[in-house]
Amino acid sequence: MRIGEIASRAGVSRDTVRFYERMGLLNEAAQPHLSNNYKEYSALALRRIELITHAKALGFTLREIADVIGAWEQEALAPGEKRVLIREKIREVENKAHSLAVLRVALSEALDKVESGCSDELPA
Amino acid sequence: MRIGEIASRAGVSRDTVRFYERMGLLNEAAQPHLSNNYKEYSALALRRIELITHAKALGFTLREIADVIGAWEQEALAPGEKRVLIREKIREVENKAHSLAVLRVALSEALDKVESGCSDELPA
DNA sequence: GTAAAGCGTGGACCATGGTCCACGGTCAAG
DNA sequence: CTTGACCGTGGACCATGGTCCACGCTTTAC
Repeated sequence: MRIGEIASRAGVSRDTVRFYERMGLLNEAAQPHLSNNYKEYSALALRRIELITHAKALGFTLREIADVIGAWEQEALAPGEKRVLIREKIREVENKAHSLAVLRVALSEALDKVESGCSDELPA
Repeated sequence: MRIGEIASRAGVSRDTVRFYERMGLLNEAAQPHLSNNYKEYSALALRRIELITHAKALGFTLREIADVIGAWEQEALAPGEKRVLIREKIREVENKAHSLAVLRVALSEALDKVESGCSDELPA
């Protein structure tokens, strides 16, 4: 799979793929194809980009994503440290779920107000 | 409540409060106190900033937040249009919930792998 | 074989979401 | 009545996450 294909499959631009690569988010998921110097992207790279897209949509920064992926690939971390790191990220995901719930309540309340004809104030 | 108090209560900087104000996110929630030209912030403004913080943490842009708030305050929108707008935002929140679920699964799988001793690949 | 489409590299540019700084006015303690 | 903490304004600056462009090479379609 070359850059054009992976980009359109992942729903991002070629430039974005190259940018993620420069940021170290794809690393060994994309190898240069020696004969013609076109890079070859694996299915892993595609899943990786989709993961990044999801994470980004939730307000995670590329730096945070890179930290998790980077820690993964370099064997510098003991399994115990990896467990700690993942659990930390899971906690963050749960915090986001909480924020999401707060927002949903605010929006639902706003909807109720509008439907009952009282449309003055946006609930917090 | 003046800017220093609202900023520290909301956990943001004074500059951030001023920035949000310039972006039209606080509008009539902060009035200039005429005597000394210090601005007076209401409890509504505080809740507003907290709402912005939550929304931002979930990847909503200030522009999106401003659109919802702005549509609210200007009485240009009929209740029907407001309903449409809110339901649209609720759909976005649900999409984010889906992304969150995807991420949670990826992280849980990663945790499983680490715990079973197979620590090579980050699942998508 | 020639043209169009695709690729890699490098660098300029851009929008978003702030942060920092300097200036001058204001308020509160001593 | 001065000193220090706070405020408003304006503008420069910054990091993040891209986007765009020009260049020259490759591959694919005709």
